[in-house]
Parts: sequence; C-alpha cells; structure tokens
Amino acid sequence: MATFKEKVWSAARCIPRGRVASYAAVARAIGKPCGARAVGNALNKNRSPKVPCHRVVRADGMAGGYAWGTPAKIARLRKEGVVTRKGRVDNSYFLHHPPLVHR
DNA sequence: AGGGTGACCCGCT
DNA sequence: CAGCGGGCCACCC
Repeated sequence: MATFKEKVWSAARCIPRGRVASYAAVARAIGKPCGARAVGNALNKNRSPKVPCHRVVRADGMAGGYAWGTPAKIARLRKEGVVTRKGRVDNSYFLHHPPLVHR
C-alpha cells in the first residue's frame, strides 16, 4: 500500500507536459477531496526531477509554491508552453479530472 | 503522542 | 472583483 505522499507524486507524474492541475484536483484524484493542503505539503517534500511538481498549481490560477522558488516554477511552466496572464494560469490549461493512478 | 505548520480552498463580505 | 477567516490533512519535530 502506497503512502499518501507517494500517491500524490504518482498522480503528479500523470500530468502531461503543457498542462496543469490544481492541488484540489490532485487531492480528488487520490480520493482525499479535502486534502488539498496536505497535497502541497507532500509535493514540498519531494525533490525528484521525475515528479513534475511545477504542473500542480493553485485553483485560482496562481503558481503556488515550489521547493526551488516560485519564479523557477513559472519559468518551467512557460517553457512547456503554459501561458500565464496577469500572473494566473489560463483556465484552459487545467486538467479538471486528472487521470487516476491505479488500475 | 500531540500540537504546530504549510507549495491550499471556498464561501462570504 | 479582492480580501479575510475558518476548515482540512499529512508530516515533522
């Protein structure tokens, strides 16, 4: 049985290049609808480049935090083609229903 | 073992 | 439309 943070990382790995998902969406995807905050906590612990933590942003479109600095997060997103307007990620880039990890 | 903390969210002013 | 406040959850002292 995978731990909570492992599930979070797995879910994050499912987010394709050039798209993003909110912390809340990831929380829903792993069956913890109210665990958005915990999701951020878990991502913060991760330090593996295999996990695209930068693709997980806040529900309001703001970048949110990043272990290597929010500006770096935004820069990476931009490199992937994710356009931000007024400091917020366009709604059209969001994966509202992130792919579930298992099965 | 328990409380504090943080990469959040949403409803209400 | 922006700001605030209370709620929620796993993790680490």
